[in-house]
Amino acid sequence: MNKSEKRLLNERESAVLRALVYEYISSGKPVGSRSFVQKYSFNLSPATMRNIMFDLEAMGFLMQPHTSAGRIPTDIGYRYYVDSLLDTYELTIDESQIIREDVIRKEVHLEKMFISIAKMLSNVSSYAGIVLTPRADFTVIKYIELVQLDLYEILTVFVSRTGMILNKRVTISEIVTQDDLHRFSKFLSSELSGYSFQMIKEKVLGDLRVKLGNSMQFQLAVDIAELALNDCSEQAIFIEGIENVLHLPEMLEERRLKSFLYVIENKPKLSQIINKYVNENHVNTLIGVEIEDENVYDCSLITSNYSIGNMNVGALGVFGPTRMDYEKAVPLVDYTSKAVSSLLNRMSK
Amino acid sequence: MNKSEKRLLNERESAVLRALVYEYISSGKPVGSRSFVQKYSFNLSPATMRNIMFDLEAMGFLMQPHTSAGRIPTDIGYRYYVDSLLDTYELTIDESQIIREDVIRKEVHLEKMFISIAKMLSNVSSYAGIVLTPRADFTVIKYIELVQLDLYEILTVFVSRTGMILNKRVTISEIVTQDDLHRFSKFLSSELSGYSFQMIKEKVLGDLRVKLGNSMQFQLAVDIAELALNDCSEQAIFIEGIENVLHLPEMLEERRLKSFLYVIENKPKLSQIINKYVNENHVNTLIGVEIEDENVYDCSLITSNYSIGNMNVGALGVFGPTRMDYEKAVPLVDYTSKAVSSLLNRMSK
DNA sequence: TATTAGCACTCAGATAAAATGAGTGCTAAT
DNA sequence: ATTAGCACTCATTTTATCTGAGTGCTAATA
Repeated sequence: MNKSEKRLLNERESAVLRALVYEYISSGKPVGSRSFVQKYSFNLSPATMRNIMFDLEAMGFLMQPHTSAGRIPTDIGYRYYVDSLLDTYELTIDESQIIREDVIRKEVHLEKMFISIAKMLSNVSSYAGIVLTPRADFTVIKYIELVQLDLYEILTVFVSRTGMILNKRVTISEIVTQDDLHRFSKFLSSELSGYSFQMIKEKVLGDLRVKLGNSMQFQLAVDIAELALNDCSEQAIFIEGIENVLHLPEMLEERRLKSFLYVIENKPKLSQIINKYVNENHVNTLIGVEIEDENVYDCSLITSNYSIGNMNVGALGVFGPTRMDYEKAVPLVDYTSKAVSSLLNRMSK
Repeated sequence: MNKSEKRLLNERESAVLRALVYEYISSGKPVGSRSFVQKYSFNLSPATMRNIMFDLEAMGFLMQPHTSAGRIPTDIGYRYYVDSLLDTYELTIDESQIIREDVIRKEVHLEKMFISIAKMLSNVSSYAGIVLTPRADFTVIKYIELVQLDLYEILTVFVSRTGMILNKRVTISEIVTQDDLHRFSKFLSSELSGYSFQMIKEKVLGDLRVKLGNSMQFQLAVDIAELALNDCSEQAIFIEGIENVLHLPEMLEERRLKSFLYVIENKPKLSQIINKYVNENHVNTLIGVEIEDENVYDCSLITSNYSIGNMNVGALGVFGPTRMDYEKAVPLVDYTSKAVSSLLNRMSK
């Protein structure tokens, strides 16, 4: 048989790959044949294990840092592990307890809740925790209020069904009084409430203009709403617990540290990467090169979208080295995103 | 003469200390006598230099990492350097240009401005940049608006003279309509505008209650204002550019890294440290042990308050290792805080 | 045919010894 | 007061050696 040809692994090879990834994740050191067969009670001689490892290496799942070193998983190896070999890890009672409490306790103030969820993700996983707040586009408006800041400056306050508050300043060219603004607020609230930002931008405002015809009274109100909505899709990103990753021994390597900091410093880039997968409805793992950025080296990103209704509005996850405890991180991210979804849905009823 | 007695340094000793601190700041390596006398053209033999260094060490300004190593400044040495020996460094045209542009350009949105100032401080100094936003206590209110979030939940929006916006949620026990809230907003705005949070808390609200007597109409409005003002002194802190410090060679030392991250992770603690010096009207340098936290090791913090009127309302600065370019960092922080003060004063006219 | 024992070989990492060099303090002469 | 000279110190660098866990390959075995 041509060993370098990619094929599904047989049972024994699978078992070896699984155990090897597991061992490497916990020890961080290349895995050699002798100690490995012992520790994991394979009923095999080291020699046979070497043969198996050789095959796995030929197929691209393993590599050696140097000749005469043990093997470590390649990105492809991790990928296969995550896709095909991952045991379903049950979060411990404590862990799911922590998650639930963390999500529920901070319900009062959504922004703080997101930060604390990022912290929780980091604490439980011991990697960096990431939360992307809901994109405004799919946020459903409950209430709008306009506040005068200055002669030509107005603050628009959007209150979403979920209780998020979004401030946006707009500059207009006419002078209005706060009384006008109060009337506008009432008008806009009654007309726009129940619609998402996106729907309003795409349709509702247009309809409204038609309906108003050439009655001038509320034209300015519509203008203001339009201005405010224009660039309102900004999504905040919270990253917490980077110190967890900085303390890892592999971070002593210049290259890895650089790579990690590069991602952490480039928040917009990171949002962008995460948002590529906005339509996925399950946990998304990006392993090493799959992050598709030449500056990123040896990092993995695990994310999952959370949703309101059947709309994915935001995402959360963890970020760390490729040598990551996927077995734990994946269900953590999964569970958390579901908890957040369910909370948001309850709130937006 | 008793060498270990502290006394003012003579001219030559001063020159040596100044040059030595300067040399150590740039090289990061203990400074020895031979190369030092050459490089800085002291007309002295290395032996004499050693004598001088010995004296400076006896007086506590220098220390040796180990016998037979060169000298490095102690915290006390840095302190003396900063207090007495610092040349007035003129920011370059470019640098002050950057500062001014950075402060002015973002004027539109104060929160973003503060973040970008923190970034700028970091870029120019190459340490971490810190900004503490204005304390609400001394912020003068221009306008108040109340928005209904839920049956018993109200969002209060304070607009300050400087254009800062402060959101605060309060929970009340009576049901009110948005129309009520509009009337309340008008009432509160006219009664409270022009006063600072502190004045309102301490006096204005009380006076107002007296004035209202047992007219019930606006009692609830006053209640809401009181609730909102209650815990409204929170001051946001922005830290940017920590990667600049993480990349420094000394951060390879576990202990220093830990210490640095400890401060960065403890934002409330950091605010607290900075706020200890809220009454200072000049640049404040905290060197090493002066930070007075057992967990902080080998770090320096340079801050300066910025003010509105003659009230210090917030602070900004840089944070890095004790081996810091004080000569540049001090005027940078100074200049920036003045620029921010002047901007805020212009805005609050 | 799959497994294993045996063996020669590799190589990172640890340990030890030696050489280097930039530094010191001290003393005596200037 | 300054300096030359000298013996001494010690982190760092260099070099050599050793060790141990690893490998691949081959031939014997089940």
